[in-house]
Amino acid sequence: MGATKSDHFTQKQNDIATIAKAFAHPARVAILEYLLKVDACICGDIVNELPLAQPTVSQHLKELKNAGIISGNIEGNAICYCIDEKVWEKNRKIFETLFERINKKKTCC
Amino acid sequence: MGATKSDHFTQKQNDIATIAKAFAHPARVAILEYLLKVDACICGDIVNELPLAQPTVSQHLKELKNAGIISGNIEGNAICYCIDEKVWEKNRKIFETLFERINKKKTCC
DNA sequence: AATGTTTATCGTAATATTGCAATATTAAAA
DNA sequence: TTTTAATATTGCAATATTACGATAAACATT
Repeated sequence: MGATKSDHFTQKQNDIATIAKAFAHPARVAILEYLLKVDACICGDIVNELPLAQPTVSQHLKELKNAGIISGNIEGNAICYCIDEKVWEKNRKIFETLFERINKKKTCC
Repeated sequence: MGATKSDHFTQKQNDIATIAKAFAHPARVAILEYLLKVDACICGDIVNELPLAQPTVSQHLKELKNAGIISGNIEGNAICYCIDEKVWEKNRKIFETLFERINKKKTCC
């Protein structure tokens, strides 16, 4: 096969997996770090920052957009991408909650 | 192609992507949530908990193990898996740092 | 209107991931 | 030692992801 059986898992589990998938490629991490760094919406110079061809970057941007993490505004003939702070905060909480669910009293291993 | 050009990105970016990839499948999230919940190292009943065949679960366990997130101890003829708290804590910090790097002063979008 | 710039989409190739049946391995139990 | 139970590995099919050249679409500029 190869198709994930997402219908057999909880909504929450699928949500976490989907967000994680958006972060699961160094190019997308690089895009997000760039957007975090420049502290302003930056357009197509993301392409110049990355060691990838323009269509590839466009594809990664699309995935981040589909995940809701970034949004794009038309600005002249360029497009201005930036992080959606609301979604970013939501995702931060989801991961924080997951990571904090650990129980410190070891029983074995 | 299809092969990630990981050599063109920073170590940190690749690290984040690798950790995220481990969380990027609902089955693996389900395994981790189960291990978090039972608060003890649980062995092969992970297979019974998941809607997947034994070899598939074994494969997901292997990926989590390769990512360093869990470790397996032989316990009789069963194997006891549990979360590596040190790695868990390290990963928690990595994501916390990433998520907190956001700058609240919006400039556009 | 013609041209240039920027970004998206299409088509396609290479590779990776997911899933499972069959089988191997390992160690306990009989 | 044979059997049984638990887990891993192999082999393979289906699907997804990554990457990019070619091209299209959108818009500004000339």
